[in-house]
Amino acid sequence: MYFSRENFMKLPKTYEPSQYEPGIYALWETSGSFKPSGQGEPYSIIMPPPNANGNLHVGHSLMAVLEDILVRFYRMKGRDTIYIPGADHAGFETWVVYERELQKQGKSRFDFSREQLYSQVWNFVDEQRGNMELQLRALGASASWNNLVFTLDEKVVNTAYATFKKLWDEGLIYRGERIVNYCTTHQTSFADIEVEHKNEKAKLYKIAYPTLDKIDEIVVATTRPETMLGDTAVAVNPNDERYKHLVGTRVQLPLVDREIPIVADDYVDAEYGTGAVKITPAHDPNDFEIGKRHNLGELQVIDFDGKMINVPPQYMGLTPEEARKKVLAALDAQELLRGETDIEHAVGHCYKCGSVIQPLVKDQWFISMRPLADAATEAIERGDVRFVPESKKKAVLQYYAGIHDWNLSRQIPWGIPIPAFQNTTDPSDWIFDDRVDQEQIEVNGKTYTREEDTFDTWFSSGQWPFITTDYLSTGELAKYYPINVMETGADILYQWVARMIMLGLKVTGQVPFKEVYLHGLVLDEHGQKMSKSKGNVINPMEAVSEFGSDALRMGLVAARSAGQNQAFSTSKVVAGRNFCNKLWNIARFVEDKLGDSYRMQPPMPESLADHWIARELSQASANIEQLLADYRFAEAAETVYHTVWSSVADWYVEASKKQDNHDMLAWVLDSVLRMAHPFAPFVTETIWQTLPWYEEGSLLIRENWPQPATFDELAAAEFERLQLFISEVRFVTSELPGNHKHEVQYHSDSLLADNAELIQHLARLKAVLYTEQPSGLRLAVSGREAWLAIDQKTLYEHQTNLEVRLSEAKQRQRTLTGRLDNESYIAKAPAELVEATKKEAEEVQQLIERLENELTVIGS
RNA sequence: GGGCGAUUAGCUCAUUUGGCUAGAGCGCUUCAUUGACGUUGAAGAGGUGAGAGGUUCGAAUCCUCUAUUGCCCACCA
Repeated sequence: MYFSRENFMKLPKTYEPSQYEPGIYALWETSGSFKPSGQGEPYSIIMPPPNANGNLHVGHSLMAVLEDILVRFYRMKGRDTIYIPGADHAGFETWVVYERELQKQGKSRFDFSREQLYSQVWNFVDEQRGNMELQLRALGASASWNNLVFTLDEKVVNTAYATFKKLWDEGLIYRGERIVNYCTTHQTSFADIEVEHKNEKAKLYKIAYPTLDKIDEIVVATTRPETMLGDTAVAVNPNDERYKHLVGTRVQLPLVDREIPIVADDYVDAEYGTGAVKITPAHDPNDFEIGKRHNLGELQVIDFDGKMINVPPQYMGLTPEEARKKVLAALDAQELLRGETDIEHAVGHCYKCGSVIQPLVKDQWFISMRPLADAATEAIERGDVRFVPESKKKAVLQYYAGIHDWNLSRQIPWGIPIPAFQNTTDPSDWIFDDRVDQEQIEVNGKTYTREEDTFDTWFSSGQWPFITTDYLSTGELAKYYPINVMETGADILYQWVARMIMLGLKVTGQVPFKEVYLHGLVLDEHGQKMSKSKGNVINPMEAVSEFGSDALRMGLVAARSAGQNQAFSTSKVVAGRNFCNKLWNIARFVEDKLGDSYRMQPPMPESLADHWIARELSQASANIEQLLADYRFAEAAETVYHTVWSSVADWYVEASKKQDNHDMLAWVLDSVLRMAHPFAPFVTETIWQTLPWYEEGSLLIRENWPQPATFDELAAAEFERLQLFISEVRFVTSELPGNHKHEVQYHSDSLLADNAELIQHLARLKAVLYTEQPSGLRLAVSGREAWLAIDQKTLYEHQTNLEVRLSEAKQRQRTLTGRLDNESYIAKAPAELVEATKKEAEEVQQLIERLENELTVIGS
């Protein structure tokens, strides 16, 4: 039996996580402990859905751990808590993987219908589904699995349709021919924020376009000479004196037999390049706009597969790169090149394959973002959403300020179909209809053909908070909307968080969450970004099996602050493992001491240590609560760590070996397990199962956060004085020559008299004795009536140590006196600070006197 | 081109309205040693807080500049 209540001491000295974790998780899950209690104020967190067919990476672990800490804590605080898990169909990501599979089979997407592809990918994902859910369980995520939502679940699809229709009806959806970001490798378009811009070196070529009479020429500058084949004009600034006479005339487009006009447009910067710009409306967003303004028409010369089309035969079917070389060579041959300049400019790349993004003209569905962004801006400025870290608030507002319309269309079968149909006889007539499984429908006697594109996955993900809580259908979980805190990665602030706020406001009239906590990336041990190609990826499941789930949790949370990319640290995971072992052994000690038949009684503090530990634990639990409210996870975990290790193990447990109080000991263990549970759920629950004072079936996960105990403040402070004294003895004896144990003699000191045995134990002394006339070294720092019994010779050898201490004290005294002599300080600093300085100055003065006195004794 | 962040102990990082002698984990030094724990205990060393200037009684913290570094945004051909 794992959870034997027989003598704990028979269990291994070392906590072995792998032996208990799966059983403990099963205990939680089968007991229904992850379900909301239905009582108390609702508290909800939604898990950002990990890829359904992938494995968890260490970033996911951080996410799950932070969320689970909050969920477990608020559950213990008595809130009606739910942690809703999710799984992502990961439209584009999964599609890329699947298309690779297809390629291996020598097939392509064009061999199948949308339905066929969809069901193939479904099966492909289904085979590998569940892995990540098991991994989340291994991390201890206390998620309500019954409420898991897959991003292609019916309710997600239906809500996406409904929202689309709502936006359509409000005139916020439009279909338009626009320049879109198109990856010719993946054959789909992207939203602006999905494009990765990289600064690249390039050449700016100057090309002469001759006037029709061949007498004059106009020189344009371009980085993409191949697109000249699709030029429909040359533009100049209307105020540019150099070209004024040419505006309205036509020039001969070299290489192709075509005349194009010279137009004037304010967009053109006369200072840049030659002041004349070739206009290719089909392949450049600015040119597209200029083309619209001047009715220039569009000539597409790069096809959606990335090959040249509509060009002279020698260029047909070439890639743009190949075409560029040929075009340049041809221009050179015709002596039309007028030089080249090295420049650096930003080039858009596909974030997945790195191909250069081609701006191409395509009919796509867009959302007008301005009204949505403005409403979101207003809500945020009103303070409806709190950002942690706060700097991200500014980032989101800036994003809203410069937002572009959102291209919703993706040419990927693995996604939610866009529910729109086009009149077969009137291409401008589009209607909304969700019968997307039919290629054609009849409405009012007219025939409509369906849109083949699917939604950008972020369109449905952006509605996640109200979908998962069934808010629109006022389901059972509707009370959990808005979500209390949206915890996610800072890297998807714009893609996800910003859009959830906009869509949440639009559809539900309120912000989808009250607080946002953003975590940074987990970098490798040396602060480098993890990537498969670098081979520096840390597998969280390996860490779990090597160190235990709790250890990974503690290690990930330590030394990490909101929004910062921070390195993974194995040494911190090791520290976490050691912490679990510490808890384990505290439990072994306490349970051994109390025996199997112990039944818990209300704790009554008796000794000074009892009062002190009661105060320590009360403070710690209050501190942790506040730190978690501020999302200061690392500090909260650190508080738990030090409370357990230092206060409980090093001081209280040690003290209890001489002054024991069974009820207090039981209460201390009990409290500390509760306190540590959100951070290290497995080991604390494992120990909980061995506690003899709870009935079989009691689960820590469902217990309350520890209540403060009553204690006497004066007694607690007395214990601190004792600690001070013990520390001094330890310090002084460590400086003395030889390794033998020493004896302390005290004179009139009731604190020492009452705790002699305890002091002897904690300071590793031979004896602590009352003496009429003590001799040896006065223990000057703690200022007690106590002496370390050492002979004259040892005392003499110790003299230099005392001198060092004296000089340190004098140094400190100078600092304090300097401060007090400063009139401005006295006048302007807060009174209590001045008071504290005075008090310390007095204490230092007394210490100096005692030390000087000691030195005089040695000298005599 | 614009914006944001980082720079603190050998390493990885904390330090929230400016105020105790700037902390933690790991590492390092010395010592201890067998019944809670060596995944241990005790003691200790180690920081001119990137650099310069300023504001202030007081600055790691606020301001200015510089350097190094990371990230995000960006349709000037």
